[in-house]
Amino acid sequence: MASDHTRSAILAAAERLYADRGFGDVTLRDIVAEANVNLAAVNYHFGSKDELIAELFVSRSIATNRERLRELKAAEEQGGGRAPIEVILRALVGPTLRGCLGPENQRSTAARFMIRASIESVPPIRRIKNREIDHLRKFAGAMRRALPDRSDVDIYWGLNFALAMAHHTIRESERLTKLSEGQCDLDDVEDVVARVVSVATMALRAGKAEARAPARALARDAR
Amino acid sequence: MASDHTRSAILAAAERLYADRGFGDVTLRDIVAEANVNLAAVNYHFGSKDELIAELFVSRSIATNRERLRELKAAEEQGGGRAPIEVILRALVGPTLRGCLGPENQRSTAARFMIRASIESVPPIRRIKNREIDHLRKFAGAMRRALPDRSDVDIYWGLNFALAMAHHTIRESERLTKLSEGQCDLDDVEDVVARVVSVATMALRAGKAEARAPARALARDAR
DNA sequence: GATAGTTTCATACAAGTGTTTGAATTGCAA
DNA sequence: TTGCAATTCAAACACTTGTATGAAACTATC
Repeated sequence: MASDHTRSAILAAAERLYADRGFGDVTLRDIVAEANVNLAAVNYHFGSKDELIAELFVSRSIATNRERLRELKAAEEQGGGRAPIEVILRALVGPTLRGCLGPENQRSTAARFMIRASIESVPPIRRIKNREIDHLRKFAGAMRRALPDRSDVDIYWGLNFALAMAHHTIRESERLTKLSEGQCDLDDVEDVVARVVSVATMALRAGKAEARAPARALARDAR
Repeated sequence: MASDHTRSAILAAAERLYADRGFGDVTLRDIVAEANVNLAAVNYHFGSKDELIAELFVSRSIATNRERLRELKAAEEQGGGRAPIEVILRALVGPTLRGCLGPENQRSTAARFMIRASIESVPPIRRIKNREIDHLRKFAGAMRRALPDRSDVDIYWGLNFALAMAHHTIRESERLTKLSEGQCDLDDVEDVVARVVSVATMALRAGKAEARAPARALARDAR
């Protein structure tokens, strides 16, 4: 076991390369070159390339989930077991947005790696990813307590849309900057968080009937 | 030129395979096997694998954009050059959602291919994708006309969130079904469209100050 | 029906992939 | 120091990838 230097050098190099270039075009030879270790070290320490990726993803997703739950729990304890919906949503999308947006040099490699993982869906990760369901269910539970008059279906849709806005904004941040000719400031992370939380809150709070029926009627007219 | 049978067989097979399994693990040999043509036919008819992918993407994205613009134009003409925001949003997200959700057998291969393309971001497609900006700008223009009191920044954010909800819902439809234990019905496409349009409309209509400031204050308390 | 141009085909090629091997080196305990 | 296990290393392996080749088959024109 000794120093573990090689092992952690591989993990760090792999995470950095995957974060920067995606899983598609990073080879084991790229990784070992970046880590300054021998090619065979990967298979010696991890068994296979897929197991390396899986280990990377598992450890990082545990960390992210812990961070989100920490914020959620703190808020719920303060509110006597019930937190306002805005704070719950902020605990859900805040950590990821903060990690993946903002000035280039402030982005953590870990978060950028996780985004890649959520985008590219490579086999070893897909196999693991189902565990995230349990994690999301905890947030669904908190949201239900915050909005006891909303149906389960509405809760799940709100959760879905909150994650949608956060992840999509991260993934397409470059395009949004270009589209808006720089007017949308993706480096102002707290503004982005506030926007996402605000819209998701409205989505969850709005009554179903009054918000949706008109849209449907209008659309029928336009066909 | 003659029958073009081989050429279109390749296109059809490639589109189907890419839609089903993604770009990552579909080889030229898979494609020619599916199309029942010779391996060399791809390079003969398209020049290279990347050019095949590019041609596929270009033709499909032209078709999708045309469909969206058709709906938009129809609505604007009916409204005398100004369509309600709900209808604009519906024209933006409707075609894609309708193509990619709904009962398995009703999903068009073309749309599923486009989703893959929007997710996996393979080099030949990334090179082309910037053209989509111009297309989205047309929608931004229509939205500005529908909501003249909103700032450009808010318009772009609304556009971004609408696309976010649509694309994410498609990408993660399976997870949402599992998370909600089947309570969220992803096969009811018009309901999904209505939900996305409704939330995006609220996001665009809501005043900035009153909707976001409270969320920020609450979050500060919870830290 | 011969000819020229197009399309198909089996096959080979060069490059790159993850993985394995077995010998060399290292670090540590007896 | 000696011995032994853990680790590193260069090299090779087996396989897959996209692409290229040149002959064969086809098609249409004269």
